[in-house]
Amino acid sequence: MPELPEVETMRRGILPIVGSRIESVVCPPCERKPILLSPAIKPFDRRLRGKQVVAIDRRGKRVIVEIEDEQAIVIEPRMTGLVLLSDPPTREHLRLRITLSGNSQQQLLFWDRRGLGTVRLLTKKEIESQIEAKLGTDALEITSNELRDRLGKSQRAIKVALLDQSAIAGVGNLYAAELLFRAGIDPRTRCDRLSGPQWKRLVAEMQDVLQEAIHYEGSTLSDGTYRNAINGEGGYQAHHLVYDKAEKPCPRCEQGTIVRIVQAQRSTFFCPVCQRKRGLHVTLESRL
DNA sequence: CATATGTCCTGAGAGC
DNA sequence: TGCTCTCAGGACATAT
Repeated sequence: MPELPEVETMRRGILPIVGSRIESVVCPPCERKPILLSPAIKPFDRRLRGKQVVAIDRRGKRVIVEIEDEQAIVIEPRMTGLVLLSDPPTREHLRLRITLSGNSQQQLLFWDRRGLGTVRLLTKKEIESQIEAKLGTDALEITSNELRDRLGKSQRAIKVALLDQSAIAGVGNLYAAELLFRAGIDPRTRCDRLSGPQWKRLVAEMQDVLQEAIHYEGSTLSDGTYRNAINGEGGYQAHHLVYDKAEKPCPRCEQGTIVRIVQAQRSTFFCPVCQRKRGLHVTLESRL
């Protein structure tokens, strides 16, 4: 489930294609439903042939491959999508192959087991209206004041609100659980009940956990799906504190047990003892 | 407007 | 062993 750290790892992994030119774009014969591609493969290919890759960016959980002439390929991996430079995990789920010419023969692949991901070719203007305008500030850039301005009056649970990409872009289910645990905040707490110091702590822990996860190249969960651009596993799963740890003892307070609850049809993991609605911030830190 | 729910998709794992 | 069923959760469409 690529979230910000995994998508940032993809971005960094495909930086070597900057400067290369696109030779062709094809949808490999795929027995499954064709990937959600826009526009269709023919105009997609025609508009890109001969064009140079000028930069690789990221916005929230999207990879943006900037192409000369004010175009960009926007890739949304969603649940199981991968952006690869080397051979994909399986042949049958390969959805798009972009052949590049440069000093060395290169290719950029989009592979997606479940096929929920999307690849779109947009102009700079379309990016402005369809991406920039719809997404909130990137989670690595946002300040606690801005997040509080955006969510502070919401009655939603903080865990649910953090997944709202129009408020803040990049946080998904896994890192929401991890950051709230670190911040000592009960995921069920309504946004409008969070104090100033709690917003501050939340954003600090969020950026900390995201940076740390980027350092380890993201999390490859037990299903093994997520890979970096050269098909290598991430390493951050070894550092998860609460995600998918139901019934396990709390790694911090020792009296608590991690529980799993469901919020907005998604699993939430937390420690009911040290993530209490009221405070405890100081005690928590001393135990870490 | 804010918030909640249904939908897409595949493969792993449970239960019989 | 092999079948059916449920579940996982990204983002968006639709409903309340």
